[in-house]
Amino acid sequence: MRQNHMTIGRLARDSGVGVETIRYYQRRGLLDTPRPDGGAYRHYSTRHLERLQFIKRAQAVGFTLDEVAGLLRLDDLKDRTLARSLAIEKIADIEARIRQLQQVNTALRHLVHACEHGEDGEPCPIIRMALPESLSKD
Amino acid sequence: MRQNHMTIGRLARDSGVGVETIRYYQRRGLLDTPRPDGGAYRHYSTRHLERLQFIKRAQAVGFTLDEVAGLLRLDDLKDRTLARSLAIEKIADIEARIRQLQQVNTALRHLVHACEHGEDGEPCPIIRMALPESLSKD
DNA sequence: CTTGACTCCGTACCCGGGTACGGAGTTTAG
DNA sequence: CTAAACTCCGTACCCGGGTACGGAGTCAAG
Repeated sequence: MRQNHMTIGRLARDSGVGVETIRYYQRRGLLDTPRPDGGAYRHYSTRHLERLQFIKRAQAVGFTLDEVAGLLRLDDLKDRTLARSLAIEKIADIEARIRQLQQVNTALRHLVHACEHGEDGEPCPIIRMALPESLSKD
Repeated sequence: MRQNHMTIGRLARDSGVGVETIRYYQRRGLLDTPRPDGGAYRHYSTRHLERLQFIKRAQAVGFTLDEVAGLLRLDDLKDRTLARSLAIEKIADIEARIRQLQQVNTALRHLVHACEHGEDGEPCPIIRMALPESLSKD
């Protein structure tokens, strides 16, 4: 059954984030603050829970809170066309991040390999010459 | 010719980090602070330059400054095995991140597709159901 | 030998992303 | 009806990773 009148504490437990963090997201505009209907406490719905879960996943893959806010705004937008083009931009971002991570990954694998096959006396190449130029991108 | 008596400013320019950042790394124990030999200014060598380059690259692949400090200490200890296992851990991290990003990417693509083919009145599904459960791994 | 760029050092501040604190009011179980 | 547990809200603080500021001393070119 839908828990459509959770208190903030319940929402926090169910979503795995702290109460203070929820309030913080509310201040950041990532989650709305429902007005209390009836009593003095606010009630949260599964919508809020889903949103929190989305925030956590998006963060886990490296979006900043501002970016997450942007993604969430897409949803609130009635303008499907705009939402779609923003989403497409995000897809491009993500693909770029993936490519960067893949380069880094390849470089680290090379280093581990070099370290394993080096002479035992010498300094480990992981540190000495560290990572190939392919990485020094800035 | 080896620039074995660079001033901090030179070192900063050559390494591409700010003077203040170098001093910050010194305070963090990532880089030693040579005593001034002769004059009142400290002189830096290519060793320092290499260390800075290493720090930057290590950061770029996702090591924190504390982890970098750890790697540098390992180097001083010649512990190849441990250095290697830290690197291997990082590889696993990176691969996990790549997989997550790919899932998010796929999900966003699906949503864009759904958005394109949905009814014009309804809310865009981009956030509604957001990302597949396959993502909620924590 | 002056002038301008640089160094040294301490301290303070910035941003992102929270976490903690504390007093007052609210709910609910016993 | 009371006590425990919770909510609300504001404000302050924390950490990582720097960045900025400012006064005093130093170096080197002209």
